Amino acid sequence: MAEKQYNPKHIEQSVQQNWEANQTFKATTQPEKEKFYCLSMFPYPSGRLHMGHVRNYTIGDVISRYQRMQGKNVLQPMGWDAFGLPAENAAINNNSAPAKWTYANIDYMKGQLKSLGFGYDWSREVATCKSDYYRWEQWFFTRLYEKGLVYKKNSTVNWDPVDQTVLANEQVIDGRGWRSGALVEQKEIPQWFIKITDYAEELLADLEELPEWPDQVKAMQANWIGRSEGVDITFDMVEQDTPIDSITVYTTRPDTVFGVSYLAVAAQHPLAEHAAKSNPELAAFIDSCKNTKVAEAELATMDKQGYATGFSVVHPLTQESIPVWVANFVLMEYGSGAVMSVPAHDQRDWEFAHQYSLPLKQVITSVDSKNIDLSQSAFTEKGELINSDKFTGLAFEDAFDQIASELEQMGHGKRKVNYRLRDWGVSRQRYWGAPIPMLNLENGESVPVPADELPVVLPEDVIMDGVTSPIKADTEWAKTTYNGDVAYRETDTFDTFMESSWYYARYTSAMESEGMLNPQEANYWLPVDQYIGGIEHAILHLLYARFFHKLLRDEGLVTSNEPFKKLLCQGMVLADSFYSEDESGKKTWHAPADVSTEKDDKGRIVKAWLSATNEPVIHGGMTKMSKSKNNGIDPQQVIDQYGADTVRLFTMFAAPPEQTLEWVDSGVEGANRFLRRVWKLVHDHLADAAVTSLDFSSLDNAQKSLRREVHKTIEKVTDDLGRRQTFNTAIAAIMELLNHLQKAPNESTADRMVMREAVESVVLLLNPITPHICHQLWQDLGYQSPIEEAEWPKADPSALVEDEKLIIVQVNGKLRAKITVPAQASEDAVKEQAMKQPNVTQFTDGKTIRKVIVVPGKLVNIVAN
RNA sequence: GCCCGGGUGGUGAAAUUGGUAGACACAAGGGAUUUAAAAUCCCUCGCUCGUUAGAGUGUGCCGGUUCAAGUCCGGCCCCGGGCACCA
Repeated sequence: MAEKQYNPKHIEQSVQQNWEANQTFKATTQPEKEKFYCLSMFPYPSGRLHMGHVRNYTIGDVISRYQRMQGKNVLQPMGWDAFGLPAENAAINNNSAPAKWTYANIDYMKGQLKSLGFGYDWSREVATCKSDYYRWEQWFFTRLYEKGLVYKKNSTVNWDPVDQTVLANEQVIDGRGWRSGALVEQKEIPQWFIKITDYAEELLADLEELPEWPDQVKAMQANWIGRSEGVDITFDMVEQDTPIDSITVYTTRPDTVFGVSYLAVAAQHPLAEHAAKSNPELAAFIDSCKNTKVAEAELATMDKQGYATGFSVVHPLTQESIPVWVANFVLMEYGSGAVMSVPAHDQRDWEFAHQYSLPLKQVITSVDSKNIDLSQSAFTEKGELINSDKFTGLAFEDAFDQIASELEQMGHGKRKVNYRLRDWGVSRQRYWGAPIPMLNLENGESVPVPADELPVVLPEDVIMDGVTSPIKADTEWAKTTYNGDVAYRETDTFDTFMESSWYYARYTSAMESEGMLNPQEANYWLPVDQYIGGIEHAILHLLYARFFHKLLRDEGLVTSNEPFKKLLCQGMVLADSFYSEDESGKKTWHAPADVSTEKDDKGRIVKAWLSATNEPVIHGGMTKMSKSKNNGIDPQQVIDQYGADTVRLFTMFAAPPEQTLEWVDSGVEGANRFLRRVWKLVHDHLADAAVTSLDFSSLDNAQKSLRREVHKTIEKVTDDLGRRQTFNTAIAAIMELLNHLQKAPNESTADRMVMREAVESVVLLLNPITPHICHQLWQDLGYQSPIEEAEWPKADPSALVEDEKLIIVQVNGKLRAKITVPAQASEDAVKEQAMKQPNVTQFTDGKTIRKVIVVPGKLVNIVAN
């Protein structure tokens, strides 16, 4: 029954029931149809959906529904990235177990996703914390081990010396453990690594196979992989009584080798440790190097400090003696843990040399005789060699080549392609993750858990004390046997990026119990045609998933090279933030819902106070919705107030998908107002005399022009949703059309025929964005089959024909007149008419016309002076 | 620090291939309707000058290319994202 008023609550509930009852979004293999796999990044089940999720999933749903209306066989699945640190924290706070908390969150959030009307195939739902998911990950890891792609080595972690536990970067606050407050140290512990560097070249090269990825993301990945060509140079030790004979460094600038004034090694370098034995001050310095966080940004911005080891090396080309320093910015894990320093031609080395009064030797000069002032900064450009023995005078390329060859002949160098990319450390010392399926034997060896003993199940009924992982605390858990001997299970768990690296493939075979994937299903649906997620995943998640896909391929499980054909990275969601400050300057952030504001006549917030207490608060501006700023807007409240369609419409309209989106209540109201107008337009039309046929052969000019608007809008919305993915402009175009339709007459039969076609088009065009109201209106328009089965409208070329064109007339590039000309007017006729305009002659009289530029159908520019 | 984005009215934005800067919306102001309110409808809305017509000016800053620059090029400033154990 058609209702008079737009009642979203009622409509949305009944439409969602209809979808559920008809299993509208269940996807099955249909070889005769073109498939479209649309995937949004699955959420971490944190408790409630946040606006970022709503935005992400609305984009995915709009694309899915649009593609479905294009006649494609669409798969849109959903699941849960269910392992991770927050569950452990919540468990400690709530005195509960991470599993229980996680499952309750999944339950609640699933309901929220349904209330937003997303067309998911829930029969394929996946939760990564369930053993029927992670068992295949464990199996796959053992396969990788057998292929030699997995190894164990020592690696640095943040260590809390009081709690005796490893900390995540997030748990280190101002250099201290979040719980204990102890100064955090760096500590080396054995961890498992996967050889992603074996695939570095392919991961880099295959970016070329991704024309539908944003250039920005590809650039970030390419930089992350960081391929460089350089030379390993070996410097022999001068001293004899050291644990090592030589130090090898990697450089991309062998042309500057004559400018080396010292070598710098990491604090953990064997030479540094050896030197520290007889030098307490150096030992103290090395010790102090442990007090940094394991994060690149930290290393790059901290004060550069060093200490001389007292040892020296021999320069292979000059035979000079070169001192060796320990420096806090050199990492043992990168390359060989040592670098050569050329203060004249590297800015960091220049600063270090100045700080410690180390010598500086210029060996490169500018080719365009630019002024080089080495007292101000290093000269880092490539140029011509000077002070470089027989290589003096060479340019970069030749110098690189000849110096590399010379060093290679001497046995002191080797050309090398290097990658910035490091192997993927997958060990985490936390509980809530998939157990790493390895066994430690009494003889010190490690072996994979045999396939028939998988999965290694993580116990879910545990108590968290906040310090030690329950499976580490329970000494019995790890005990097992291997070939009859005592063995101990690995108690570390996988990095959660492991689970998110292959979930997109598991959706295609969610029910498969005999293997990781069902190759037939996987290869029907894969690759994902459209992937949508936050830009914050541009490097790590997307690189690991690409890597995993290649591993799956090499295991024979999939045939494609890349997992995601097209990628869209949506921007963040912002909201107003408010805080108050106490005497010590400590800020307390208040939820926007608790704050009342007063605005000036320009709409800017000039006053804000807590609604409950009238206590004044400070407006902190629009910032990313976050826990720390307490400025999250709960989607549920907005859905309850306005309905899911309004939330979806506002989210898609307020900003283009890649940009940040500012959450503004009045904007939400505007979106709701628009839907009420759509509802009214359709029902007003239905209240008029019925339209029995559509015949557009004898329309008057006004009707023709309105019909042209309709078909131009179809054309634009199709392009905006399909090719451009600018959902905001698609909605703007529909709004513009609606403004025209509201003013259109409904007197004659022809008027109503045009209107009928128009309202049907509006309902179809809006359907991907606001599916509930459109489902209902489509039914109200008299259609028996649901709009989910309707076809996308096509623009009628004959309706698009224009009789006249608007031409812009400029004089010297400035707009002076607008003229209307017949569509088939000749260039000369247009030119002539343009020159006659009074407002044009006013600016051309008395001047010489130098040139007239005509852009057909658009513009005339008269150049006169 | 390194890598990647972004900067246009009071605000979110639009301008798709170098061709009318500000579509569409929000806010604000004015009016209609109403006993009143809500809702709805109409008008104004970059800045300066001008009654209008119109003129000048304007896309973070400085400079350049072009008949024409928000768009291309060079230099700078500011803001945001990522930086490997948050996901």
